[in-house]
Amino acid sequence: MAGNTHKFQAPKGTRDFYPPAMAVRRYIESVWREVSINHGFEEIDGPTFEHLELYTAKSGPGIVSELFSFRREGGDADYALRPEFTPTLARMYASAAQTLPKPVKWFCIPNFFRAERPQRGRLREFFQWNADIIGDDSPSADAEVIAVTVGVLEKFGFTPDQVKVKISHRDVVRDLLMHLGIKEQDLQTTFELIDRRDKIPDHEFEASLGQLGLSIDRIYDIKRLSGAPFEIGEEYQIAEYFEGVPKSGIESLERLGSELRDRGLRPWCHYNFSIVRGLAYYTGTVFEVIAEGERSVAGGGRYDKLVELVGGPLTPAVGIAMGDVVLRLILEDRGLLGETEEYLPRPDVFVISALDDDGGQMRKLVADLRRSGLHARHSYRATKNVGKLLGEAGKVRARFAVILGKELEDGAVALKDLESGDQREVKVELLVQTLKDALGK
RNA sequence: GCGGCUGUAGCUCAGCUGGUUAGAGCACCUGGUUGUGGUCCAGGGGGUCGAGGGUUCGAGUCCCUUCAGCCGCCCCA
Repeated sequence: MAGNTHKFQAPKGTRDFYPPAMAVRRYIESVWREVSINHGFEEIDGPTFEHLELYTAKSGPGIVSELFSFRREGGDADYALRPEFTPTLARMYASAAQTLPKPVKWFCIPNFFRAERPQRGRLREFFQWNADIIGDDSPSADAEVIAVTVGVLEKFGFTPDQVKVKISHRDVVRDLLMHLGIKEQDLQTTFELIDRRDKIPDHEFEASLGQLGLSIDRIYDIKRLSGAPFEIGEEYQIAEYFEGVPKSGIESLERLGSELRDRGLRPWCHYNFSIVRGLAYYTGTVFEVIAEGERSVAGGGRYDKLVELVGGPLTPAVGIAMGDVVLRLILEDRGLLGETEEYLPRPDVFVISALDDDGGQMRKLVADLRRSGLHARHSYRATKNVGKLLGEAGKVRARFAVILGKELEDGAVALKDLESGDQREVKVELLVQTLKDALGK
């Protein structure tokens, strides 16, 4: 055993999940799943790898260097481990579009792979919750996706002062920028500039805008636009501030704002036009979940062209994705994760034999308990020391202990409540029912 | 792809300017003998000091390479 321990290491950027870590992972997944289902989403999944072209079709050839791609020995098809779910989702929807109701609300919790250098909040394999509504182009669908996201955040125990949903809208930003004098061919550059606003010095930001031919006043307007957030429900302020801007974008924001207010989401949300994520394919509303000092926890938006891009009918869609890596960091930082052991399943009953030879009774009893649906364990240690065995029962956080001893001659066992310490004798044939009653099962 | 820091038992670390068979706490296992718990006592297993090479009489301790981790840059679907 010694010596070969270091022969193989887990690949860079991957994680091993030992029981406590796995229990935490299941907890996170259970929150995602439960809230998704409560909001009317149905769970799906797709293949772990797809044809490489599915990803290059959406993101361009540059994406390949970020993918784990491969070709079979002797084969001629290129594949890639999935780096995200949306292409698979679009493909799945496109190939079944005729038979699917509108809209469909789907969620999934797959693992993804990206060939990037690991750093804080980023690994090469991670888990990510996705929730999408396909076939509904109304602001209501956008709001519903934001609602399920906030539902997840609340379920994890976050409060609106800890995490925020930043909302933007491509059309609004485009209209505002063009209204402020940005030429259409400079839009992309300006988007990227706004996206990098926090990373570059103020004078550099201003200088770059100046190079696009903007006056000092207009540069100030754009700084205002990409700076402080706007409240939900105060869209008129935006319209007033940028007087003369086309109405259509603002109106769609107003409808979204109204939908968010109806759902009681206002404390969690605000407009922030510095969010410019996913320019490549987002078409309307875009949003990000942000916690102070961390990279974004979740992001999403409307992508009305994607299903068509993979060969389906023109179909509106909106979705969100939340990865587990940044989420864990924030949960830990906010003290919302307990000790990992607390997430391990607690045994209902721990069976102890104090007899030198119980004639197989302990094994039979454990088997009966398990057959009746209870989580039953016993020790693998040789000792008959009841104290030590009870210690083990306590360590695995069992709720009850059953002790086989001399009372077995009368067909009874000792049943001890490990939390209260109360103990009583119970006839063996009544044990299962007694335990079930006590456990409320 | 680029840069900085780090790498000693399962975990957290100690090991002074290179010098006898590499340590502690926690965890784990066994026992404290004939039935009551996370305490206590005693004992035990486990490390070729990330790996490879070099300098040296001698390296965990110095140098090079490599792998991995952390933190940034690029990128971020």
